[in-house]
Amino acid sequence: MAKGQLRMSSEVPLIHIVDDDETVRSAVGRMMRAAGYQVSLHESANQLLDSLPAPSRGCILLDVRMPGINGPQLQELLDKKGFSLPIIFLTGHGDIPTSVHAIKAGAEDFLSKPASKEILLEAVERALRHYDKTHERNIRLSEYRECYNALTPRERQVFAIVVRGRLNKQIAYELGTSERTIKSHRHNIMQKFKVKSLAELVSIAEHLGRVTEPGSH
Amino acid sequence: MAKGQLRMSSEVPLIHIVDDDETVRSAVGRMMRAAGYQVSLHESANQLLDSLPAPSRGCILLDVRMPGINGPQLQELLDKKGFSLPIIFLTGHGDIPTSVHAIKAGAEDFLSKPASKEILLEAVERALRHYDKTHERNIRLSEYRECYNALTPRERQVFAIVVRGRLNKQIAYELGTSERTIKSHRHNIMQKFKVKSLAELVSIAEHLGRVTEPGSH
DNA sequence: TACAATATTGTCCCAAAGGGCAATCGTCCT
DNA sequence: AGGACGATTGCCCTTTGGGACAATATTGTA
Repeated sequence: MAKGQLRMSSEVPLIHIVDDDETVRSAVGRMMRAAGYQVSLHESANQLLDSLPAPSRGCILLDVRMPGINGPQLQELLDKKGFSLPIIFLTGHGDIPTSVHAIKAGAEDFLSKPASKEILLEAVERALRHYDKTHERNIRLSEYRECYNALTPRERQVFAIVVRGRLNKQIAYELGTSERTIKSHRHNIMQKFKVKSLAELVSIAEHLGRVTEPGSH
Repeated sequence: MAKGQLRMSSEVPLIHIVDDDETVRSAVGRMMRAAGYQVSLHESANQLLDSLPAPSRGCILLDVRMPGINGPQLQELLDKKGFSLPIIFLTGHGDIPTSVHAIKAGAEDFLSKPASKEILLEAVERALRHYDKTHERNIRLSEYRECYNALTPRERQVFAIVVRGRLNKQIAYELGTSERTIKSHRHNIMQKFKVKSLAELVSIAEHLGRVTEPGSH
């Protein structure tokens, strides 16, 4: 009866556990369920990749050493696919270089097995907080990219110059066309991005820039 | 005679070495000098803090365990001071949690002693590349902050609203004053930031925002 | 070939921003 | 008391931007 839907960020988080050791999977799975989380078990990286879940609120508990694709490799693959759930590494025989690399690559944490219930749950909570913090931003960002992709080549040129604060007449000169034309493009750009002010457009450009340009770290 | 000055980014980098163990200091120092770097030795975190060098191109090779202020603590202090040279940790008895924490806090690398010459030099080169990548940005950022600090309280209020794309009349209404007044503030703001267009102002605000707001990682 | 998308430009009008000149008012410090 | 600084406001004029209405040219594709 109670069909009242909770807000996205209040839904029961889904914890993905990827580990080739059945003992670990079920033990960690139990721990997570006991803490009130939903759990999805995978015995290999490929199994997770095959059933790529819609990235709902949650995180991934990922073993480092596994047959086939290992943890860090999976991390890289998911990153390339733009699939961004926080990753917490769990490892039995971790070394410092591996942990350093994983964190640099954006992992949320890097824990040694066996990890105490407290440490594990704390890490998961941190990961969920991180998810909440970045989720909205990621949504917006992909929306912006969509809008940008809807621009025509000419509009992109104008866009790039507009957001640097040039006057219409200056842009017209740079592109070898008339001021009136720039006005027209500008109008279309504003419509496609669904904004009403230059300020909003510049803000979007800054966010897009950070993604388009190299060196986010 | 050859008074030809090299560009900033081409000057001989300065490597700061902070380690309480004299043996390590001199060994690493020799290694760095042999590689053509300038070296500055410090036997404690406090000694570095006292002689806070102008942050020229270089990096810090930092021991984790030291009497007094230890490595990670120094890292945090320098960060708070806004002193940003890339930090490479060197440790004899490092553990994974410490390395994870250091990297999350922005360390460039975390190496175990003794580190081979190759590994150390590679890390230093990476750190210098990182320095080059972020240096320009940091300079600009601190300039922006200076400008912002020069704003009066009222101007800051106006600034915050202007860069969200509001019209002068809207801002006037929000602040319970007249449009003409906002124009005046706006004029002063543009002058203090030395910009000629709203777009530039918004861009600056975005950069400042990322610093002012919590959660840069 | 005809339609659709893109790029271009014109005219007219109004709203908004920028800037000059000048003045008032309150607070804080010397 | 006088001065510095910040906040406020008015008037006036110019430059820009935004939008309506309308039209032409080019190009790729159905």
